[in-house]
Amino acid sequence: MTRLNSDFFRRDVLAVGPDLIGSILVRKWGDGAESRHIVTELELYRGVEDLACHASKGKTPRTSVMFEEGGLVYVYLVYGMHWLLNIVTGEKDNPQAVLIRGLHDCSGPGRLTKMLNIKGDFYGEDITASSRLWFEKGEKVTFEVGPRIGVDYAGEYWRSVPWRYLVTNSEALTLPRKNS
DNA sequence: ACAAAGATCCGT
DNA sequence: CGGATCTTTGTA
Repeated sequence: MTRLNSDFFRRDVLAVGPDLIGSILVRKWGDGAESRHIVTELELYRGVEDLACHASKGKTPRTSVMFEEGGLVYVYLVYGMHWLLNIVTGEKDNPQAVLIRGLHDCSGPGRLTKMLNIKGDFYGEDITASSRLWFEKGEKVTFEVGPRIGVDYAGEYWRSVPWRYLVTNSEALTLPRKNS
């Protein structure tokens, strides 16, 4: 297993995105058990100029972690009931993040956090050092790109930027076996 | 202090 | 297609 480290996440989100799709998200539970899930869908949010990015409204208590360096977890509650999981990328003071939208066995950003029991207590967690949540290098996958979901408020340009990555034929994916 | 809106999901 | 549900944020 190769755990993705801070050098990986401190790159520009446009470089991290294509490398993170197809990677393995690992959740370690309190009893020591681990569950592994292939990342099949994600979206990129990039900088204060990106009107779909929460950081475009400046640094607030909610978004402050996005202004830190890459590798930290940004979670927040939407619609009063769903926690969404993001990983901050890039350098400090250059707010960017990847939203995890789907796994091979669980589609939907709000559903997968429920399945993995990820809530507000993960805010600011260092994904490169955490003992309960991390990423590992995965197999190569092919993916399609398209506009991000649910950001119609962001204006003509930012709502149509193709920053949603979706694994092609993700139903056929299986977790890599040991020593493959 | 108040009102509005939201990177969603579920059932009809 | 509408309701759920509540935090965050802007405005006064």
